[in-house]
Amino acid sequence: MMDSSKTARLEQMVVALRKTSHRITPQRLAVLEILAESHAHPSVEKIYQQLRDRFPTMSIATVYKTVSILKEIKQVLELGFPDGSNRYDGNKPFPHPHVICTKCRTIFDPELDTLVDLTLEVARQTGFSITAHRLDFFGLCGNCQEFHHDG
Amino acid sequence: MMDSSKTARLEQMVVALRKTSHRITPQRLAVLEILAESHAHPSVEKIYQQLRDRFPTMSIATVYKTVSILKEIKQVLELGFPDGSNRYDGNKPFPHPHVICTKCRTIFDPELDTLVDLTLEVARQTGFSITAHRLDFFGLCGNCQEFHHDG
DNA sequence: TTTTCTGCAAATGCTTTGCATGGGA
DNA sequence: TCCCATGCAAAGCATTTGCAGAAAA
Repeated sequence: MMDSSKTARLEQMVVALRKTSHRITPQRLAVLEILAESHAHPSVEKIYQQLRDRFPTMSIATVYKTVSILKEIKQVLELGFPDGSNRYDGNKPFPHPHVICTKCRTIFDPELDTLVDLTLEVARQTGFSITAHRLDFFGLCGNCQEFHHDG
Repeated sequence: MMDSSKTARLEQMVVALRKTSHRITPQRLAVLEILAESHAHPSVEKIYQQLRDRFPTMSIATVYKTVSILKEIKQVLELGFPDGSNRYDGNKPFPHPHVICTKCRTIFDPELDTLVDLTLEVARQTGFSITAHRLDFFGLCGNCQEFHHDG
C-alpha cells in the first residue's frame, strides 16, 4: 500500500473528529496514526503498548475514550469478542468479513463478494431492516497448522 | 414443531452428557430442557430466572457451569457479544446465521443457504483451515420499526 | 478564558473460581 | 462409599466512569 493512502486515511479521521467538535490532542493523533496505518486489527492494549514509548505518562483510559469516539463517528470498526479481546480496524470502518486464527489470533481481511444478496434475502424473509452485519471465519492460519505445538 | 422433536433434542443432550461422564442432576436437566425447547436464544440470566420457581435455592453459577460443559461437548452454540449479553442456542448447536434486533434484542434464525462456497474460497485465498464461522445480521425487527419510541 | 481532555483510581458487570456441604451412581 | 455437583462468596478482568488538574481553541 502506498504511503499517501495511509496519510489520506489519517486525514479523513482527523477531519471527522473536527467535524464532530472533538479536539485534536497529541495522544489522540497518535492513536489515529496507529489505527490508520496498522492492518493487524490491533487491540486497545496493543495500541497502548505502542504509545508508551512516545507518551510515558499516557493512560489506557485515553485510548479507550479515543476509540469510543471513533466508534461513534464510524471511523473505526470494532471487532468485539466475548472474552474481552476486542480488536479494531481503522482502515475499513464498515462491515466486511474477517478470517481469524484461533491459535495466534491473527486477523486477515479476505477478498469476498459483498453480502448484499444475502442481506436482501434476510430482510425479505424476516421483515427486518438490516443495517449491519458481521461475518467471521475461524480456523488455523498456515503458520499455526505447520507448527502445531501442544497446549 | 412437534413435541417429540423437543424431547428428542433433550435426549440427545442427556446422552451426550452421559457419554462424557457428566452426572444428570435435577438442576442440569432443567437447564437442558430450557435450551432444548426454547427458540429465543436465551441468556444465562434468562435461564436462571426461569429456573428460580422450580429451584428457589439455585445459584446462577450452576447455570454457567452447565452451559460451559454443553459448550465443551458441542451441545450448545454460544452467541457471544462483547457487552456480555451472551445468548445460547441449544436447538442448532452448529454455526448458522442469525438476525438480531438491535433494539429489543430478539434473535431469529433465517433460512439461508450454507456458506460452504464462501468458506472454501476463504480457505483457498488465505491458506487457513476453517473450522467454524459466525454470521450475524443486525437491524430493527418489524415490531421495533413500527413502534419506534425514543431512548 | 472557556470547554474539553488527560490521567489516575475506583467502580461496573458478566463470568470464573475456591471451597465446604450435599447428592448422583 | 466415592467422586462429582451445588451454592455461596470472592476473585478476575476488560471496560467505563468520576474527578481534579492540564491543555486545546
